[in-house]
Amino acid sequence: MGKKKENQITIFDVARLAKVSRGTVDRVVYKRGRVSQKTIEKVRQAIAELGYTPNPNASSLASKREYTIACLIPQFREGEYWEKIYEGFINGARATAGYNLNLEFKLYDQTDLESYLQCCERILEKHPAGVITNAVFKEEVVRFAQRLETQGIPYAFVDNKVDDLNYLLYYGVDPHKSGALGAFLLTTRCDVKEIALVRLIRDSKHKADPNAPRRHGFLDYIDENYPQCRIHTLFIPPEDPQETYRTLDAFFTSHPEVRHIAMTNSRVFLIDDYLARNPDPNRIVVGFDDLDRNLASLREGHIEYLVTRHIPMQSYHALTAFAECIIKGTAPARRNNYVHMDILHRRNLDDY
Amino acid sequence: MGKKKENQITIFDVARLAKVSRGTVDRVVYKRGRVSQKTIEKVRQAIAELGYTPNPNASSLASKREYTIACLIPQFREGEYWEKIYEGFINGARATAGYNLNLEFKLYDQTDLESYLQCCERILEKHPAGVITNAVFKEEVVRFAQRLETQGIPYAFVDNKVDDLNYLLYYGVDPHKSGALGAFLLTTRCDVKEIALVRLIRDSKHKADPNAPRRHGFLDYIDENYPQCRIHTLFIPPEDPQETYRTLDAFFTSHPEVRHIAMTNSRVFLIDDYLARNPDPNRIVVGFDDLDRNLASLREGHIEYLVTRHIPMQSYHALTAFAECIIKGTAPARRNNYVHMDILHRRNLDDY
DNA sequence: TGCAAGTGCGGGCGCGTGCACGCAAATCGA
DNA sequence: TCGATTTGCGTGCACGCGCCCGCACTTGCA
Repeated sequence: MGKKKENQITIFDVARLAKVSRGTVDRVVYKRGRVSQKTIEKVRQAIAELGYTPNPNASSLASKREYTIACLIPQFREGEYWEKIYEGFINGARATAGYNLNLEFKLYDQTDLESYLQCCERILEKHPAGVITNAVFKEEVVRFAQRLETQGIPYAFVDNKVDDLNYLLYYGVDPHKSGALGAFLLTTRCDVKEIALVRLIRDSKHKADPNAPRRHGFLDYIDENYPQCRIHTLFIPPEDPQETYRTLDAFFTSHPEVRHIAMTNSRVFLIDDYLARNPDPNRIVVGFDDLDRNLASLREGHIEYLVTRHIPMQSYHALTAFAECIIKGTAPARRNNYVHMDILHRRNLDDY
Repeated sequence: MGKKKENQITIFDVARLAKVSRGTVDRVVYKRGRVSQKTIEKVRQAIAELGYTPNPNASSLASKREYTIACLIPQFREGEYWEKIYEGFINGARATAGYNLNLEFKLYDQTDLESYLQCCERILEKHPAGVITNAVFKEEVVRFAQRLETQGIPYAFVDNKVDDLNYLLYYGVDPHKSGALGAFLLTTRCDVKEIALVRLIRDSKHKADPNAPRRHGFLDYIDENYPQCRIHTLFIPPEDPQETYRTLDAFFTSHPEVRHIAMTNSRVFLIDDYLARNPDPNRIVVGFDDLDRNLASLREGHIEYLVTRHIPMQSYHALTAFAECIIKGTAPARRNNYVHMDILHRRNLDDY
């Protein structure tokens, strides 16, 4: 428990070496202007020579500035996917306490284009320092992004992106790959002839289907490895458990030989009730995303595997990396960040 | 990019409410003594009422204190398990830059008790603020721990622990469970009759076998689920690739029906050469720990699954949690922290 | 009673940086 | 040439806290 102090190089050291005052160094570092070109060179030289980095503690202590970052994501209920994203943002903001981040959440209704557009307007009014969002309504996202660009507001994507845009960075998984992984786990070491793929009836006139890429990854894998395999697609209404039960029951009664079941959206918990009430040791079910209710289903043994990623990590990293870029005005270490896909099974679930 | 400042409650607010000076509050907070009991109560009350927490930035800016934490772990070569642990410590220290941590590494030779004892002595001489270590030589660890306790130096375990000791916290996986998970992955959806379990010839007179618990977890699972299964144990010399090759070759030539292979230590890469030169699409190999060379073997498809955890995370969390406890003098949120076991497969390897 | 030692407390300094203010020199327009 | 800008730069204050000095007051002991 010594008492020495590490040898921090301060702005004074730079100033002394460059033979200017620390105020000048500060102006150079933060590109505040009002410094002659010659002086800038001298200071840059000194900084490079000493390897100076501003002390983040002193920096954020002295700074009165507060950066507002708008988080534009779908609204959610307890236990849903976007709640985890939300938590990741909150934790990211806490971890970045050095910089005074101020998160401004705007939650839109995924089935209602109008609510999305309204949120966009609100954000533009606020002139935030940056925007983090996902991409459901592709065309509108593009338009929104263009308006942000004209205002010089940087933006980033989580979970989901639009490729051609000039976003600062992205965090998410490769949905195609994760779909393929799910298909692999469902079929590994079996000769699969039939699969039941359970999908949701979406009440959207708007036909945006955020899960399509993952489903395609799943189907492509099956197509490649089991070309003879027949896929039965069942549609269930997410809001109606009874109807869901009836649909599943009807199908499996008439197709008792189908033992492999997958859901490529995040709501495999919707069929948990059916699975629980109709146990079958030979059945194999694979789902996606570690929602609490999915985990419970996994724990009970109704589902065999869950393909997921640490959901809050995506938003956590997206926020912290984004904030750093904005504040320091630098480019991110990597622009497209694909996070690791976790394989979850009853046997490695306890400490997740 | 507003300019407001969040409403931080400062030590002044506490002082005002308690009707003392901030110096007094400081003495109460850091238990520096020289404060009457009455005043302590008043201040505590005020702190609780306002929910005051010292601003970590200002705190570490003002503090000249430097905490030395001794990290006592096995020495390692590039790419080995303990190198990852080392990296985790380094990153943890960086993340905790707020407090001025000073890591003091002592690396001992796992096969040489004497080197371990010497490291212990060196650490005791230095009077560090805390010690983080693993537990190979159980008895000596106990003795070392007792000496630390008499000196009032707190300690923590990573990877491995001795249960009955008074350690502050622990981070690691449950080796028995991870062994069982490996066995599950090796045998899932197969009717397994024979398994080759490859072990290392250890040149130790000292019979400490750090991998025993994991191996037992593996064997217990097999025993429970495939009581008829025969286990063939092969011993290979870790330092002699040629001899390793010959051993494996001899065995599999005379036992071509054995298709399931496992290594419960962290060096499955040692048999990669054999696997690569004798491809067999029906073979299934399971290993442990995400050493770079293991990952390479997984990527090539020689190994099917690797059971691991994010190794540097263990040491990262152990260090940051430990430091916080020491500096704030508080108890950890949880004492025994079991980290999540990752299932790694060629298909979810890319972004690990 | 006197004096030292101990106790309770206030206040000042410094940590490294952000930022506003202000002064001098340079530039400009007429 | 002279006032009015603009440009280039130095300085002071604030941020919240750790630490230490020292004052006033109490207690103990002879």
